[in-house]
Amino acid sequence: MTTQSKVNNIFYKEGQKLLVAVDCIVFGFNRGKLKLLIMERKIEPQKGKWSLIGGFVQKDESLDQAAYRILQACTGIHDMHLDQLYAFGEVDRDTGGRVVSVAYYSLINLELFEQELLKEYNAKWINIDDIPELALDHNKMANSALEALQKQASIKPIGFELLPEKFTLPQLQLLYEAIYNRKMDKRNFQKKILKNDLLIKLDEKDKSTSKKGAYLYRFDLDKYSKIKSNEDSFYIKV
Amino acid sequence: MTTQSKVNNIFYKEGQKLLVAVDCIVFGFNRGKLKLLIMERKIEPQKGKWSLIGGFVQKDESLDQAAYRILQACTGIHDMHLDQLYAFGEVDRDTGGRVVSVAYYSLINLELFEQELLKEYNAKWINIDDIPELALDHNKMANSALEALQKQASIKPIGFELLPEKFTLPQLQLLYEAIYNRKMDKRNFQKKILKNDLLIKLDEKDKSTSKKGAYLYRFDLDKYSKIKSNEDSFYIKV
DNA sequence: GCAAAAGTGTTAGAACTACACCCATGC
DNA sequence: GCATGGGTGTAGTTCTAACACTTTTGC
Repeated sequence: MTTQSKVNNIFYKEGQKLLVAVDCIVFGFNRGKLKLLIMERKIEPQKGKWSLIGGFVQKDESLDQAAYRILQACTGIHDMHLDQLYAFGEVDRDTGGRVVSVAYYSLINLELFEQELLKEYNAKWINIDDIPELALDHNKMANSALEALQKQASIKPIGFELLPEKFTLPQLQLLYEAIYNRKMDKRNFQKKILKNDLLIKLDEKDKSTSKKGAYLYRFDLDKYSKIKSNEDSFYIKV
Repeated sequence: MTTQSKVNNIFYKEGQKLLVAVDCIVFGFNRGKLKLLIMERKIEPQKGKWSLIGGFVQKDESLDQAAYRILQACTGIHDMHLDQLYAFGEVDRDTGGRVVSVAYYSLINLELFEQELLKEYNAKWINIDDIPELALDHNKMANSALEALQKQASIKPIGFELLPEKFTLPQLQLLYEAIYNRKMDKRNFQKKILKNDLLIKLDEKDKSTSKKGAYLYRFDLDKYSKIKSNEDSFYIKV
């Protein structure tokens, strides 16, 4: 092959247009369990199988916008937290044709979730350690998302997203234990989480899980947004 | 809007096919400097401007394969380390039309790089703190890749990729200092790097940078591949 | 003999882990 | 009054950061 034709082959080669999808791994937290939102797949191939929430990217919307559009439609929530996870691009990942899928993951406060959408879309929340076989490569996506969540949970205060505005320390600890699938010592956990100085202790107690009641806290959003630019503003060793 | 038409709109909406590209951020290390490989852009728009190495994904190749194909062509290296960075999908990121680009980054041992390819492709290595204005959103990509490299360097022994097979501890420290753009204490650095127990001290010395000479080391690839499955097998606090 | 880079050890502070008992209250 | 979950402190260990002098050898 000549030099010029090599260059041609690599750089001038006509692009072939592909379908681009987004799939969303949506996490929620309730009663000490980390949950994943799945729905019945609406299109071929594998129509009717459980799958992540997804759709095709349109020509006039960005990847982020497509993910937001789909997630907003499926949860009823606005301004939710959304992170890109990974682009899945195996040739045969979708048996119906060549589709590149960009996966996003999102943390949802279940109190804001519109439950009636479950029926509308034939969707459900399942426990994270009870995920059925999903369509295409969606199990792989969900597993990657869980790994990403584990990394994120140690460097960002993700309780912001998954818990109600007011929550107790035992609740927050249950969240971390669910994410890492591991029991933690409550004294050490509280020391580590409070050291970040992003929690405000309230005078109220939540008595829904014990007779004594546990103090409610809320995140100091002001303080967090002020120091957010500094990536090291939160850290919890797990 | 009726429920059914909402469902139609989200899930059945015809996918619109888009161009998908890969762009590669290629790092090298030489004489204490971290380097980035850039080349003259070969296609419109912004033809002739400096840019990352990239090309279009073909219908019969995965994203990874496309990145590998392009990188292999531009460096002459086989089996190089390649990590997906992020999918850039703003609508107007390519002024020539809608293109979603999946960015990959790679660490290259400059001893293996085929220098004659620089002329062939009109490419060059530039210092990481001396990056010119690049085409499209390529500066953003390069910055993200550097951040990813910083994260990676603390949890994976990336010296494997960027240094020759035999190297000295001062060399390795220069690499870390270049990645983090910060001077480090050599005693503490050596303690931390040696604690991972992945370096083998050789009897040879490299006298190219001092009269006394510095001991050469090599990575214990066997040990690393055995424990690689365990993500925590390497750690250096930076 | 001296300049230039390589090699080496200690100490004080911070962070982490492990661990057990009392408290408040609804029943 | 007792069962249940919530709250709290300490001691030993490990990790980290700061810091300076000696060694080697080509010139």
